[in-house]
Amino acid sequence: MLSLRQIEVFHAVMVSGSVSGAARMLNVSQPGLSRLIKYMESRVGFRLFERRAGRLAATPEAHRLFLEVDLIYQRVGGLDQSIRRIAGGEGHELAVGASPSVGRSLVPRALAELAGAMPGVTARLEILPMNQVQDYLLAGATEQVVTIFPFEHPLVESETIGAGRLVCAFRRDHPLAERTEIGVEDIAAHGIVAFEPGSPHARMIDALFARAGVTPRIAGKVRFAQTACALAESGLGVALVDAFTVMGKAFPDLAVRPIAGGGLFHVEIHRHRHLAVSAVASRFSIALKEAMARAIAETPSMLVAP
Amino acid sequence: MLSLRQIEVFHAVMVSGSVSGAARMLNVSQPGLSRLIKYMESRVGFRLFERRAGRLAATPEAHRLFLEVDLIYQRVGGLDQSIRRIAGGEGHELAVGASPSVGRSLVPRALAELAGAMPGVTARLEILPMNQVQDYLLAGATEQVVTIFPFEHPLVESETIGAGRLVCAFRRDHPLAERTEIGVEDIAAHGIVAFEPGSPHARMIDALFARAGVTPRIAGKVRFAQTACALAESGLGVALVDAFTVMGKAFPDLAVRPIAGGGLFHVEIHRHRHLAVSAVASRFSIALKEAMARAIAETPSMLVAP
DNA sequence: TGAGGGCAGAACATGATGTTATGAACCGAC
DNA sequence: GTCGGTTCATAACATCATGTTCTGCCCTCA
Repeated sequence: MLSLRQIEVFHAVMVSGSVSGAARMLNVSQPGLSRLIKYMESRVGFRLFERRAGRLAATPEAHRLFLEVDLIYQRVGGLDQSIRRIAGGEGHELAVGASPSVGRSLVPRALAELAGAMPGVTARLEILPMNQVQDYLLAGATEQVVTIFPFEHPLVESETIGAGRLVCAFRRDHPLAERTEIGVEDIAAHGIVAFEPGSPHARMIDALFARAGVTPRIAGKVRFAQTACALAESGLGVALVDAFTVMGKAFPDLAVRPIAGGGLFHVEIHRHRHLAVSAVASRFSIALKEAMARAIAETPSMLVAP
Repeated sequence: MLSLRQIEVFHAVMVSGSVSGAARMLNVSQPGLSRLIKYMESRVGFRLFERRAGRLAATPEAHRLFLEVDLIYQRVGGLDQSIRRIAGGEGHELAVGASPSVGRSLVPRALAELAGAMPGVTARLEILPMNQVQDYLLAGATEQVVTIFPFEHPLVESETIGAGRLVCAFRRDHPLAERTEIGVEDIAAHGIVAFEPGSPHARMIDALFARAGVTPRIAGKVRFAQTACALAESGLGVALVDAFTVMGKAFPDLAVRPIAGGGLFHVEIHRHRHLAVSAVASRFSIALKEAMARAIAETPSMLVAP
């Protein structure tokens, strides 16, 4: 089998018309190429060049071979471009899954940051309900999934990148708005927006009140933290949600306060244990950690470093 | 630029799914491939594989690269086949020019021999009048031209591969048929078939009679030796031609005898000095020399080795 | 927990490729 | 014809990629 070097040198000799010319083209010395061509001729089994009138003359066989070699040479040249495009993430589709709260706050921020760093990347963001996380990860539909609840599976490996506290949110004209830190008893005095049983938020809130030995009044019941905040925004009561749901200016009419003794929602990145991560996905992890760090700097009372 | 070896190894690792498997496929040891892959990763600028669960897992980037690499790999594999085809002369068109007499005797025999040795070769035979030999050679229309007359040109190099004597041919019932060797005077007594002035045959015959101080009777006049023989065959007189024209069973009704003191027609192969000869053309030269040798063995009295 | 397989590092051998120095053949100019 | 310039080939040596063996670590699986 011919080596790429042989193909390259043969190509250069054919194009330049002489060994010396090829040596100049390739920035190497001439004797090496003479030897390589000679060796190549012994490999292919026929003469490629004849020394005529003090120069090289390509045989008709060499001309036929050149037609084939040129195609390979072009392709290999194109390969370099492909490598650059792949390295730059160009044309790469990064599929990220996320649970609703981080999927509307932290993850979009990280994706925006990533888009700036790697302009060729196309991002696809899937907001996943809890019960779909496993399917997406195991089927490889998304390279990674970001959640604020733990997820255990032998084929999934997880990394915690930070946490958000359990916070309560209510209208700015709510009586609790005067307090800076709020305890369980304060909340119990008002009606809360509860979650469907079994959801991470429900479990977190149940545990909170169970520890305090208090039973709150249920003013409303929802599936998503977003909806809970929407209810609170319309004055229905106090929403108890993770800090990510109310990050930034998502609900400008709500006042948000940490809950004393409230638990933590851990932000985790989950990946398939047996599938390699793309460079783009690695870059996304970094961006996500940076977004987390910036968010902590903005509201240190609500968020916690890993 | 990636080397073909790197492409080959990467391909094998992707196909076999492990470095060890690739090493077995390529019949080399595993550590070398590990090192090569590592080096390759530093060249392309992104990770190709990750060690996961004790094995290698290809990154999405590696999968994208594989699509390109596979094409090159296939092409290079095809190159080997092309080389074999070119080496076998398959699809090669060998264009040979020849002056009329050898073009109807020696050259067809050589081409037939060549066709047996290199079945894929297509032969093209052009019978050339003297004044077209130069044009065909210099324009590269035929790689080589075989003549029985000398040809001088600074851009043409010639090789003599044998010679044929000047012979005379007449009907088997002709009075001369009793003689085994025939002299100039014998011929002059009968009418001869002459050639147009300036042709090699005319010059040769003129010189013959001039040396002997004899003027023959002209019974007919022709351009080609073939025509001269045709006249002789119909009883018009004695044809004086080169030995090649009457080789084999071309004119079964003619008796052929060498002429004492007759000159030699030298068979020469002419090639462009600056164009390389194909392997097929080289093989043809050999076949032509063999055909010449066989012809000498058949009729040693008429033909001469170089 | 131990056996087996797969990967990676170290140390060394070898072959491909590159270098310089030199000579032979050829061309074109004089 | 001779001379200078160009081209290719060879020799001797340097260097780097590639291959080898030995070994250790890590993972999986029974």
